[in-house]
Amino acid sequence: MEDLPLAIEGEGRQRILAAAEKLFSDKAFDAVSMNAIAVQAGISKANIYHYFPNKDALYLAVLRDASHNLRTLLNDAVNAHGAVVDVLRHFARCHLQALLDRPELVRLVWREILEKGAPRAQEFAEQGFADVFSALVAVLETGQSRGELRVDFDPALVATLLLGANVFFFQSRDILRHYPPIIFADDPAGYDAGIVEILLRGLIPASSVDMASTR
Amino acid sequence: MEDLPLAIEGEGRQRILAAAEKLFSDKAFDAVSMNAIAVQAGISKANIYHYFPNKDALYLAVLRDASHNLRTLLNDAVNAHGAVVDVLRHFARCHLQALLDRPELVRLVWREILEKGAPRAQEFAEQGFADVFSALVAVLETGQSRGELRVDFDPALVATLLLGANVFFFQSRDILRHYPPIIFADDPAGYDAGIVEILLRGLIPASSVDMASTR
DNA sequence: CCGGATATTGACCGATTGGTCGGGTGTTGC
DNA sequence: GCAACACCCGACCAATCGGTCAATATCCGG
Repeated sequence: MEDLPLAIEGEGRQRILAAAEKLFSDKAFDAVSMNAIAVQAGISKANIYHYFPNKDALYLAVLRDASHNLRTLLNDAVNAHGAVVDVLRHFARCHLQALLDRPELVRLVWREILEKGAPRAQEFAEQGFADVFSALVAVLETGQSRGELRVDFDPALVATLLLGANVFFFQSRDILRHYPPIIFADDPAGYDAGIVEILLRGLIPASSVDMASTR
Repeated sequence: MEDLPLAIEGEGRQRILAAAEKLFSDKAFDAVSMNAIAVQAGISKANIYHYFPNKDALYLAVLRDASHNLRTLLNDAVNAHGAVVDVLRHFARCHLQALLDRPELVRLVWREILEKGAPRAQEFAEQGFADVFSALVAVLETGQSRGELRVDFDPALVATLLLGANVFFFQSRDILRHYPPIIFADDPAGYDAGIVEILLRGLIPASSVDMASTR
């Protein structure tokens, strides 16, 4: 019988991975049963064990996959050129958009980071982290060496600030949404634009900043 | 027998709650068995059901407790007076310190926020959120009305930025630690000082800021 | 010293868990 | 035409899960 003439490749394996990714991104490791994965994938539970030796291995494969995809996704967001401030704007925008585009991946990887008991695959998560982090730091250093940015701040600190703003926005979006004075919960582009603007110009009025020189 | 002459109050219940809090803060709901909680509390599993009708109720009680404690803990960090910029510095510092002082509470509540499948008690979490958020917004608005801060930015946005910076630091600390260019992973006070300084003064050199007036 | 409430327990329950096993389907190479 | 192979499944397993229950142990007011 050929009920569903789907893809030709290692099709079964991929189906399992997709099903597992979906379930694992919604609920924690122990909350997802092998049976549920089998049902979601439309196959028998025993069949999963034809492709993966045990549940941990399956979870690890899912995580490895997600981590890799997320990594390339985020790295793609970095590429830009022009004035450093524009690169910064573009970076923030694309980074956040990447997070919002694939929330399952982000949740999957981020849960792994937060979990204390079992560091199943923190290495993966940290890789992607280091990637995007160092890219951002490089941008900031360029800005400093070109004189477009102050030189008296730590680029790593600013990178943390910017990344944190995006991750926090991603995580708290639902909460932010029904908190009245917040108008940007559904406007990630506007959010990042505002964030970057504040970062660049600061909160203190220019008039009261101690200035050493004028243009 | 009086093996362990512990506290006198509703002592049994408290023991269970403490044990459950510890375990639930380390691992997810389904990963913590009632048996494990009983062992941790040094009592029998059946005894738990004398105080709590079922596992969900116990988890909810733990969460309610943690949420309440965290809430008051964070609210205490808000109280300060003086120049707005100083209040801001103090706020950031105390807020982060509060997070780091009771990591179990934070992890417990934050996991609840992130979990998609079962919004068991998002209300609790959101309460504490709104508290600290509105307090911070109030501070910023005061600063704006006093002329100490720019008026052309959204206070809610800055509040998100600052809170996000602290939460992100809390969450990613382990990763940040073994990433070479980061020197502030073990210096939360220095981190916040740097963050606030950047927020206040901005990244762009004062000389190239478009200034409307001089002091 | 007693009697009723409160604590506490071991033994037990049905359901579900991760995982195994033997045997069934194709399809492919010889 | 048949052996070898990857693929797939129903049935089964011991262990553990959340939860129940009847039976004790402990306490405290009269």
